[in-house]
Parts: sequence; C-alpha cells; structure tokens
Amino acid sequence: MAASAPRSSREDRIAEILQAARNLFSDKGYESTSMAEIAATVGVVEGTVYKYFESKRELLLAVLAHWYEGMFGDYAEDLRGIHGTRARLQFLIWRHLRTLRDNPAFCRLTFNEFRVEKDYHGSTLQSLNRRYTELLVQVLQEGIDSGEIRSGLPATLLRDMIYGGIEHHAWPYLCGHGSLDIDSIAEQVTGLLWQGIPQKLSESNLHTETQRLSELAARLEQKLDSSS
Amino acid sequence: MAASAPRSSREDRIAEILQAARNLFSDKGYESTSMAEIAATVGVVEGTVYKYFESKRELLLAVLAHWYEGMFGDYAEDLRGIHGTRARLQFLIWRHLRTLRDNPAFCRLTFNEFRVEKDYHGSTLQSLNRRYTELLVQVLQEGIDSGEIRSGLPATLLRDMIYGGIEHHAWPYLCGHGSLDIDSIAEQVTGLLWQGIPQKLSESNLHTETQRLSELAARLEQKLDSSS
DNA sequence: GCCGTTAGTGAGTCTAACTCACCAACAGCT
DNA sequence: AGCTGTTGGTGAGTTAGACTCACTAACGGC
Repeated sequence: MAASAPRSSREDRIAEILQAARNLFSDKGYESTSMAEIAATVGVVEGTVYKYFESKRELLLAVLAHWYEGMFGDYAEDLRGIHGTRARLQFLIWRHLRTLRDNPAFCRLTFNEFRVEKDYHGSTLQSLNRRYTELLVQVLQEGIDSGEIRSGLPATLLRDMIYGGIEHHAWPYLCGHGSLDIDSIAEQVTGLLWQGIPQKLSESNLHTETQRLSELAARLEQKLDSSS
Repeated sequence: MAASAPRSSREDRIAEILQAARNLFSDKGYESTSMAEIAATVGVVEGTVYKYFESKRELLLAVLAHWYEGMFGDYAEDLRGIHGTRARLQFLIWRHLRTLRDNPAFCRLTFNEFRVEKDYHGSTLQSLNRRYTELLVQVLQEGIDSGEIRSGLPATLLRDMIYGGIEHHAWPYLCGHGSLDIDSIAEQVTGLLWQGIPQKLSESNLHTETQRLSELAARLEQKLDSSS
C-alpha cells in the first residue's frame, strides 16, 4: 500500500482543496474539471475530497464564497476619501473593472456559474453578491436623497444597468479576447450615467436651432392656413 | 420486435426533436434534461436522436438557433414607422423586454447557455446574436451620425449597457420571481440614457426641450412632405 | 501500550452521453 | 410482383465521471 500522504489538519486540507479547485475551475471551467483531477492535484484520492465537500457543486460554491470573502477588502475604507456621488460612482465602477481585469479567468467562472444555480435566489451566494453590490446601491441612494440623482430612477435599476452593462462589455476580454482599458471604460460609463447620451447643444447651436424651428413653425402655419 | 414508429420524413423528425428538446430544456434546464428523455418524448429511442444531432450540445445550439430564426420577425418593419433616435431606442428596448416577458423560461435558457460555450467567439450563435443586436447598433450609429448622440460614446458600449443591464434586471423575473413591468422599465431605461441620472437644472431643461422640439419638427416635416 | 477518533483509501455503483452493428420500411427500378 | 439500395430506427453496448462505502492506518489522550 502506497504510503498515504502525511496527514494534514482539517483546515490545511480544506485550504489545499479549495486552492486546487479554484485553479482548475478557472483554467478549464467547471464542467471540464473532474473531481479525480482535483484530488490528484492535492495528492489524495477522490473519496478524500468527499470527506470535506459533499458534492462538486458545493465545492464550487465554497470556492466562490472564499473568493468573495477575500475580495471585500477595503472598499468602504477607500470610499471614505472620495466625495460627491459622481466621483464615488466612478470609483466603484473603476474598482469593479479592475477586479475583472486582474482576475479574468476567475471572474468568468463566477459569472458563468453564479446564475446557473437553481437555488440562487436565497442562497449564500446571493447574500455575498448582495453585500458586494450594496456599496454601490448605498452611494446611489445617497445621491437620490441628496437630490443629485433625480427621483423616478430606482437604485436597483441603476445597479443592474451598471453591473450588467459592464459584465456584458467585459465578456470578450474575460474569454481571452482583446484587452480592457479600465480607465477609459469607467470614464465613459460614468459619463453616460451622468450626462446621458445626447449631444448638448452649444450656446450658438441653440440659437441656430431655435431659428430653424421658428422658420419651420412659420411654414407650418402657412400650410395650415392654405389648406383650411 | 415492437413495431417501430411510423417513419417520419427527415424534416418532420427534426422538427419534432427540436420541439421536444426546446420544451424540456426550458422547463428543467439543459443539464437536468437527458437525451433519453427527449427521445422518449418524441417516441423514439436514444440512438435515433443521434442520427440527427451529433451531440447534446449541438442539439441545444440548434434549438437556440431555431428560436432566433423565428424571432427576428418584423423588427425592421416596425422600426420604419418610428422616427427619432430616442423613440426608436425606446421601441427596441421595449420590444426586447416584451420578448423576455413572454418567454421567460426560454430566455433564461438562452442567457444561461449562450456564454458557456467555449467556442462562442466566432460561432453560429454569435453571428445570430450579432444580427439581433445589429438593429440597435444601427439606430445608435445613426444617432451618432446625425449628432443626436454625442461622440465619445462607442455604440458597442451603449449596446452592452442596454442589453446587459436589461438582462441583469430581468433575471429574477426569468427565474420565476416577481413580475416585469415592461412599459415602466423601457421608459426608465430610455430616460436614463437620454437624460442621464442627474436632476436637471433649468438651463439644461432648455436644451432638452429644444431637442424635443427638434424631433417634433422632424416628424411634422415628414408628415407634411408625404401628404403634399 | 491500548483505544477511540478521524484522515485516507480504493473498489465499487450509477447515471447519462455517446457508439455501433444490425434490422426494417420505403422508393425506384426492372 | 420481386429485387435492391437508401435511410430511419433499434437496443445492447462502452465510457466517463460523480458519488458511496466498508475498511485501514495514523494520531492523540489515557
């Protein structure tokens, strides 16, 4: 009988398995990674992994949860030095983009597997995600309360537009295509939210346009007169 | 030997299989549906399905592609009667939301499995999706060309914010939680894009109002031209 | 040195995708 | 009608991988 691996403590083993699973899931995707492979990477046999995690799915959830824990970091701390809703918004957007840029494989895994969960609604994962997006929602809500954001725009809609939009936009990069210019994107997204998409008319354009409208109105009046 | 099912033509069988697969995938998800189940629903044996589709994955792709084909419909036709970038944008957003509202299970499947594809980049699916989003991109590009949309906002970013944002926002509904007030959401999203999120000052209300008048003028001019 | 606990093992089972050699219904031809 | 090539259909396989379980062996406390 091959000498069994020197026995690790429960915590160490769990950490080893999480680490191996994280790497493999990130590299090859969840479906394409087998439990046997994870076990082999750690240097144990398949059954051992099941001593610590009930199922492959649970292992995945643990990996994702573990990552979330480590990621919260000092968002709130950083935010304290930034004032004004627009600047805070831009910072959170930029910070989110930076996370995506620095961990493409893992973020891809997260986005892929997050929603697949049948029981996502009400799961641990959802509460972790809620905690992550909460900061943004808070900033938005403060903006609404202070009047910087007009009423009639639910904070949750704004949140979804921001995170959903960024996720979509970054997807090719997360899949290994192209690059991600996070400064530029953060600027553009914030600009979109803050100014909307229309061209603002310059002072002189405003005059020209008004004149054009006056003339049009005159023509319309004439038409109406002649047709009646 | 049990009498084999009355032989259907190739086209009929394919249609039957696609239909059964579509229903099962939508109801129970891709992973939880077995090929044996699909075959049984059609009334044939597992091997028969493999006569028509090389793999389960290919069957899924065929289901999704088939759905896309049927969905393109008369978007372009409808769009012809709508003038002004803002109105066209709002229509496309509303139409997209309507599709989500009317086919929640299937759209959930689509969103789930779309991106999972390792080879999504460059796949048939991508080109179908591209074709679907193309109309929106065209409308945006026309807005940029006509000066209604300020430069510095790439059309692709706007596209991703719109589709990504809506996807995120509709997700709970697609999973069977809550409802989807598509009129209200379409209004809010368009409003967000058009005015941005800040409370307007009177100065910029002037701009907005002038722009609204410009659009009105454009519509009136067209009416006059066509009636004279 | 004994013993209970627990990490670790490896040979299973089971499910579901996928394969293949064979069968049978129909079409076209003589 | 009878022959035959084509093709839809069969069902008994194989294979891969998630998961189980009865058992072994290392360690800690006594």
